[in-house]
Amino acid sequence: MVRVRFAPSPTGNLHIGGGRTALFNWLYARAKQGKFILRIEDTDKLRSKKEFVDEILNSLSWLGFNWDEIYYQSQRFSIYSELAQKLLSEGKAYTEKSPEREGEAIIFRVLPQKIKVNDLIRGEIEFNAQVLKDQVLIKSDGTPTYNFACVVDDATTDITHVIRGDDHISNTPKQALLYQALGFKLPAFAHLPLIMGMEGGRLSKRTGATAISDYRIMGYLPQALVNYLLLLSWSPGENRELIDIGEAIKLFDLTSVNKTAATFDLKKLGWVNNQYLKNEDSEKLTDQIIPMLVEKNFINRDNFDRNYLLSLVKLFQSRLNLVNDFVDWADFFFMEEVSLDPRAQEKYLNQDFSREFSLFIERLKGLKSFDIVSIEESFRSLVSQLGIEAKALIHPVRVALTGKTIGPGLFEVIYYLGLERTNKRLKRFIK
RNA sequence: GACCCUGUCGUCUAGCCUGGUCUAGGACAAGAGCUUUUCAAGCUCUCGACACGGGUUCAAAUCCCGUCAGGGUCACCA
Repeated sequence: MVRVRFAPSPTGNLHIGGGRTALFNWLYARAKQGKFILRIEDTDKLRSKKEFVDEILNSLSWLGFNWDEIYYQSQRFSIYSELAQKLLSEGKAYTEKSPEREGEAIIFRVLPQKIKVNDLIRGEIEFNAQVLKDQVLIKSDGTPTYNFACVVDDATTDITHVIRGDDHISNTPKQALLYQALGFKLPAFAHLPLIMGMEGGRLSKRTGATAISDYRIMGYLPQALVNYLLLLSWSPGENRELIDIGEAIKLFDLTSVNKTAATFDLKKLGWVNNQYLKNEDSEKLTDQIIPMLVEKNFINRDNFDRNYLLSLVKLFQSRLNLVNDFVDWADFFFMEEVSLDPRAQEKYLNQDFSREFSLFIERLKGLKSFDIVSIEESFRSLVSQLGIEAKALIHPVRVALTGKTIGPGLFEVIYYLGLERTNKRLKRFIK
């Protein structure tokens, strides 16, 4: 059975690159009906933090990558020291005392040889052990080094495929030697290309947000982020860009993963997010938006009209690039006083519309039924009576009601604002 | 510097394995237009790439070699 693992170190948040590595591991496990194992690499006691473990677990859950087993390296120290002792007793390792440090380190003897590793994505990679130094297995303080703990864990938890970032290629020969010395079977390797920032080089905080949780907070949908990440080094074929995870599981294959490093493009992520947002269930989206509105004091947590809110969400849904956009774009529905964008006022409301606004209010008040169609009819007949173009009045009215030049169709806005608020907001501009 | 990985539109990619159907396809971005009630969406169009040089071959994006460029790794960090 296929057993893969994702092995983050809890010294920081789960970042985009880690999320992508997790994605390919999880996807492969699901595609092969295998197991996806999580291993927390917390051997560095100083830098590892419990809150980072929680953060990483939360981010993985948010992305939808459920794990079948979880291990903590900090709980496995006895296994590492036992196997290091074994290598010591077989003469494959030796101890060394450094003058600056207390205690003795256990060091692995690297013998000159050629090491060949087959990579599922890149094919055969050959290394010469001559360029390698002897490897520290157990540090003077008794903690294992990364490469040693990694090999011991992968081998003893029966990992069949090691899927990880490109940056680990140069660790692979060191690890292969350890597998050999320990008498363990070598797993299959697959090294994923790295994700780079727009300015070249690794994706870093300077080029934009790097943590998965940043994207959650900014208002990206997990499905969209996963879809985008998947596209970064794999293609479902047939010129498809959008693919849900279920279908991806059916089509995914490690050997078709690209070899080339990909640049993270926020614009395309935005497009993918918009595509998902358009098709997202409005009820779910509403659930997501409610806490944001509560935080802004736009609604009261325990007392608001959910159906009304749902209608507003539907009104804006196809326009959103980020979930959070709703809060900014629909603010006028929740505020007593509209905050006027000065540039909007300058553009469309820089002259006196007293007469037009008064006539419009009168017509609205006289409506038998205050519905979208009737509102539009009354507006159209008014502009034709005044002998002006519809848009000559639509823009001023929108700015007066919403404070913005952009937004949903005006008649829907009026309908959901209601007669009273429409009246009040237009009156402000009647002299 | 040494070792390793990688080079198709600005970006993500299809094509490469199994050479001809590739005057290289799609998507994002950019530009233009349609629609129109602004924005978003949608639709139409435009711009735009096989890193370079040598081979092999009747034929090369595709196979081989070299050059160059980019990236990664060289810790008692992970």
